[in-house]
Amino acid sequence: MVRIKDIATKCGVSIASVSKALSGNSDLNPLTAEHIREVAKKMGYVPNSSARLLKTNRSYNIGVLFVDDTSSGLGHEYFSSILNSIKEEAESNGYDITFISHRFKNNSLTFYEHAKYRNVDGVIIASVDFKDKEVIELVESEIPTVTIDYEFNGKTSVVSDNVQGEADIVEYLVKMGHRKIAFIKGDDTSVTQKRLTSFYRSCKDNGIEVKEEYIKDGRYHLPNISGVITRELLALDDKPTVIIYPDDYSLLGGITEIEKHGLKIPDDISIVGYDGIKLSRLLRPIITTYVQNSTEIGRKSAKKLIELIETPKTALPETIFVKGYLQEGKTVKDINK
Amino acid sequence: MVRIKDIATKCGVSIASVSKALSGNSDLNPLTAEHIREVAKKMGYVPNSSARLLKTNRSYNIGVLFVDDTSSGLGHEYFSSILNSIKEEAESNGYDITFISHRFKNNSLTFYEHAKYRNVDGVIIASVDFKDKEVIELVESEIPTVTIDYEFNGKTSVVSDNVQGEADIVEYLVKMGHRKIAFIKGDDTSVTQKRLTSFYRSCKDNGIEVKEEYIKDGRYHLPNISGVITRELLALDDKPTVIIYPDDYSLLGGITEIEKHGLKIPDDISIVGYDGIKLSRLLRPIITTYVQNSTEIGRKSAKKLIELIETPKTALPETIFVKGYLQEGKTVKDINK
DNA sequence: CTGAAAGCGCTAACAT
DNA sequence: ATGTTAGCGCTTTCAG
Repeated sequence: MVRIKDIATKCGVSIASVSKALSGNSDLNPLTAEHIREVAKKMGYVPNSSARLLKTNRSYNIGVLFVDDTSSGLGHEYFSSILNSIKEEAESNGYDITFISHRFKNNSLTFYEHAKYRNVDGVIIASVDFKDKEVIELVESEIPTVTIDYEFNGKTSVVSDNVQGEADIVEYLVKMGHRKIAFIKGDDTSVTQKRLTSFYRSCKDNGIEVKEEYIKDGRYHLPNISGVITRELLALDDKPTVIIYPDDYSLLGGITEIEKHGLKIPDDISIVGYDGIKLSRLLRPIITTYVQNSTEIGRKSAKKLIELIETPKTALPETIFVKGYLQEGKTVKDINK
Repeated sequence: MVRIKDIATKCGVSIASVSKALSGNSDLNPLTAEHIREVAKKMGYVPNSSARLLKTNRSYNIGVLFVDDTSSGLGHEYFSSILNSIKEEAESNGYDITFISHRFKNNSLTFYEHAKYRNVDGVIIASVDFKDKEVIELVESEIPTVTIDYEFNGKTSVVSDNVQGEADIVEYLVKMGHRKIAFIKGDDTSVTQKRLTSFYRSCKDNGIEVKEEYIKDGRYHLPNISGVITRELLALDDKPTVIIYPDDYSLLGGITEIEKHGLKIPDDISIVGYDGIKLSRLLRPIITTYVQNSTEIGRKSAKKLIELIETPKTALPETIFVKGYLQEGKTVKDINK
């Protein structure tokens, strides 16, 4: 390993001068500096981030907190896509990404402790139980954080605009002549709450009375559950003309069930998803769904966190809404005619 | 921030004693040690991994190298699943995960330099161009590495058993009475090479003469490309009875095209995928595909890398094959009858 | 313009 | 059983 000291010896200067030459921002003789840099390069010098951190208290490392639960976290296209864009944005700003988690070996650390242990400059939190004590501890700590799809009072967050999204869906359905709209909820989270509230409000705005039997408790990402609920909805005397699923993935369970009943989509019943997974455009019929802009969500989160880290004075906590758009597929029938 | 020194002061002992008490493996008075540990806990002490690293040269941090190319890397279910299991296995052994990449801000580092800069104890390499100079530099460096789905001579790798996989597919197709088998290649990589070679060999073993017009250059993960190729195959005078696609995702492009021709799967033509994405079980018909054991691949990679790191003397370089299995869906017709 | 020196938080060899 | 001390590689003040 080549150290600054080695370069200093080779160049016959002090280690301080080498450090200055390498960082660039000092009043060294430009020629000396250039020479030092050349030698450093020739010797294959790579700085040691840990040693640097010890002095500067900056790691240029961002922690990312995802749960590892089955079917959530990285298994979810929405989140793996967010992670990917966080990574890209961070890297292009000179930051690396380290996962924050509980750790098991000997000492298990809380999320906050883990973040301190790794000296991350900040943490992006996504896809976790936001009521978790440890998550709250982390958010309320001195470490800058950005939460995704959940707002903590006075903290920074980036959220997919679920209110607008659900409203857009209802608006579209109404335009297509639907008034019997079933809504399958996802797990009980704030995202689900927002979508549901927006659903109710949009229905009201359009003079639609929501039948309680059309509102069902479902789960995200579990096609089988959606299948069962779909069966219940199809068994109603007064069937809905359209079913809104909590996500595209669980919608697939609905399709299977609907086809089992010998019904045609969208002729016999219409369906709508949420997320806009890549597959929604590949399947036939193309799925009508609300496409969340996961790339933008990841990018904004990283950007905002870095701002929080680098200019804490001027960066004010805020909630950033990221809009998506309705993908008009072929799974909703126009029943006006 | 609470430092060892603070605890020492509080307890009226030396910092050495605190360090010893915390690490446990030393001949301290058990009572003193216990007391120190209690105080440390009460004070909210969290060790500083960077300071520790500086002394010990161990970071307990594993680098993971994925390319960021569109449609590859994390966007690929196969790889995000591998990443997830790497993460789990690593964490349960007390290691964290940091992404290795080029970095852009000021100084761009090679992969090897980046790994050194972050002091990772080892690197897992997946989904990259293995001919890349930088990748080779990293693999041939002093840093322990495990490559996924690519073997470097004398190095450790974990590979999905593509030879067996393709052979299993052919075997199954033959059993189902197929002899006109089309094969769409993925991008030109060693994985593709292995599958193709295995395909030829298996056909030969079964007395099947492979028509060159049945072998097509395709791409991984690009349904449109598969669609175009499917059209070409369907236009042949002597059509194949079954098409093997490079992956499940690109197979979907094939389905779309086939349906456009008014053909039924599997009655008019059979299709087979590769990967076994979750969706392959959700769609109707269920896709016949070779399911790669991505979880096991990730787990084994991490396990093996940690072995390489912790017991370099006894860990010998090897290629670990991970088998998958054929998922018999409903997209292959039995044409024996 | 350059260098000496202190010290970030920790471990471990070596004293006591 | 406990403490002293050196030093990991680096940055940064301060002195020259």
